[in-house]
Amino acid sequence: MADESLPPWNPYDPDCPTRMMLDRIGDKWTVLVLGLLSAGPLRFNALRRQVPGISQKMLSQTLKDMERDGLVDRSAFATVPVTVEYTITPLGQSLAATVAQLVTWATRHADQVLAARARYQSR
Amino acid sequence: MADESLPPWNPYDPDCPTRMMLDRIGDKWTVLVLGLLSAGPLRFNALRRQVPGISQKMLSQTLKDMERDGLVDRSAFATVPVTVEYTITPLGQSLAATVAQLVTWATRHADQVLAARARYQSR
DNA sequence: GCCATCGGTTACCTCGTGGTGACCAGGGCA
DNA sequence: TGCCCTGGTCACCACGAGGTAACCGATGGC
Repeated sequence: MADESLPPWNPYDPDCPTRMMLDRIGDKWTVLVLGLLSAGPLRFNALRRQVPGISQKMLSQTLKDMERDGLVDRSAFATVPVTVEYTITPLGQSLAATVAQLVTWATRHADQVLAARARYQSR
Repeated sequence: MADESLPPWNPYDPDCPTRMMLDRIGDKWTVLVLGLLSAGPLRFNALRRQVPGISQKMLSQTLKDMERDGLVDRSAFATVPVTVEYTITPLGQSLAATVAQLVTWATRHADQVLAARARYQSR
């Protein structure tokens, strides 16, 4: 707690915001959903169709967690069959932008990582 | 596959570099170890003492994975009891820098997330 | 002789994440 | 009448990440 400018990695306790976010983006679906929603609002089943392999349960759970953390807004419309639209919040947008940098890093350095793996395997 | 400039989130298959890195930084210890090593080389047990709560097994496994991916270099010295030093690579440094941005985001927006959670709970 | 330290590996067990499939309501449609 | 659409929830199950503890071999100190 001596220096507040740039906290020296303290995610040892579960209260830590860093640990919290790493768990969030480390899960299987959040980043995928965030990426899709950052392009525009989508309904539940539209989202479901655009994320191949996701189950109803996991999409529902992921969206609930994201809504809870203020990353997306949920709005239900009393239409013919009830329609629910999910919209990304400014907070969610800023997270998406940050995650995008990680994605950029990954795509840019993927070859180096794969090369390292090949080197390691044939040692 | 039409646009290669900024791949549109394709981590549906395990080969995807993004999925690979998200899994890596989403695990419990890699980010912690990366943060410590980015400040300078450390020996196995020194690292172990500086990461509270980590077990010998997990530190060993984490370091092995990081070495495999070219994030750290391992050098053993035939000293009195064998000494092993772990050094971060330039690749590891660049990942650490990218992760640091995520950490910065988390610390900067933690209050907003916690506020959203409070709002959600008392709805 | 005994114990600690170095850096690990191994067996075993627990617990959480995520997958599968059934079920819910109401209305449109053949 | 029966089936599909909407957006979910719930019960059950499997797998893998991670924790715990024992053990390794060589050496130095008491």
